[in-house]
Amino acid sequence: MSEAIKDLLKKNHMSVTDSRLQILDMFYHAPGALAHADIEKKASDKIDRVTIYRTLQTFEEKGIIHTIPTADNSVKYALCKDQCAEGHHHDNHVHFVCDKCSKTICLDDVHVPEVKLPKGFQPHQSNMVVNGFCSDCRS
Amino acid sequence: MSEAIKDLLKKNHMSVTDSRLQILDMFYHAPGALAHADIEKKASDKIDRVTIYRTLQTFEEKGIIHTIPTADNSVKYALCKDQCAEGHHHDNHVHFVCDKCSKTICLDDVHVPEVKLPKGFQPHQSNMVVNGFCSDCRS
DNA sequence: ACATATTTGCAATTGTGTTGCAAATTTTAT
DNA sequence: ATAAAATTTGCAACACAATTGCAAATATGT
Ligand SMILES: [Mn+2]
Ligand SMILES: [Mn+2]
Ligand SMILES: [Zn+2]
Ligand SMILES: [Zn+2]
Repeated sequence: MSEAIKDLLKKNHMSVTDSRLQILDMFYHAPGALAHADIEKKASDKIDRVTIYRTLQTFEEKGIIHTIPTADNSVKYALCKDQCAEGHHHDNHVHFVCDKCSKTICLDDVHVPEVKLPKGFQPHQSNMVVNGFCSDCRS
Repeated sequence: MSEAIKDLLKKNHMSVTDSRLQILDMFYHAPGALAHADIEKKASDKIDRVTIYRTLQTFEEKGIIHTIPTADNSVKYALCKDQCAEGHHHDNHVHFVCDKCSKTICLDDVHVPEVKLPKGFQPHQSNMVVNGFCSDCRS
């Protein structure tokens, strides 16, 4: 359990607990985004479902992880790479969901393009999700 | 209860029932997308929860309505304007969600832009949702 | 090491969506 | 118009996800 993870918690003024270390560690080693269920399964020493919910919520508020709005309305979470801060996310990248392996990936380098909206609409934030086959799954 | 609505059901080889007429009528007169709960509330003669679920599912399969993937992972539905057919949707437009009144609107004329994906990713479908203030709500 | 603050786990509760089945309604055939 | 067949509806039961209150456990600051 890396020291860097512990520091990240401290930097964000959070108590350092086993659950938080374990969950944060999962995110750092996961190949893609994680759902609540993924975390529940992977946890070695069992973490209570409720604790997982609360931990994810806290991480999200602190700007450590962000939610990914998938087309099938399942909730997934991934690490924020950018300068997200408490209460202010800046994850303006495209997300990719594989239709075969259903891995969900942050395309950190692909920015969500601007679109010209009809008169009167005032945009604040844009989300874009692309479905298809990931590099592992395309035939 | 318009005759046109009745015809739409017939054209899609569906039995004409009160629930379906009523729900379809709601969509035609709604200012934006509807959630399951909206329909349940608005229904004058009460329609059973289950019937609403099943009706929405059928309409979606028939290509009459499409789901909208919002950032808060709630499910909303709106009429398909284009040539959507049974099992094949072609709603490639941007959706707008107002952060103030939370009205959800199909921007039928705003196409989802293409993005260049990293090597190996094979896109099938893209979704884009823009949050902000709608024309009624911006100050 | 102790007092204080925070987090955790459990039980209970709420919310959302699904399924099986009998009754009601709609469609089709007579 | 009537009757038979096909479809849809409503209810009850269920499954699963998520939230809340609260006491016990753990972490933090001195
Ligand atoms: Mn992301
Ligand atoms: Mn739409
Ligand atoms: Zn894949
Ligand atoms: Zn608005």
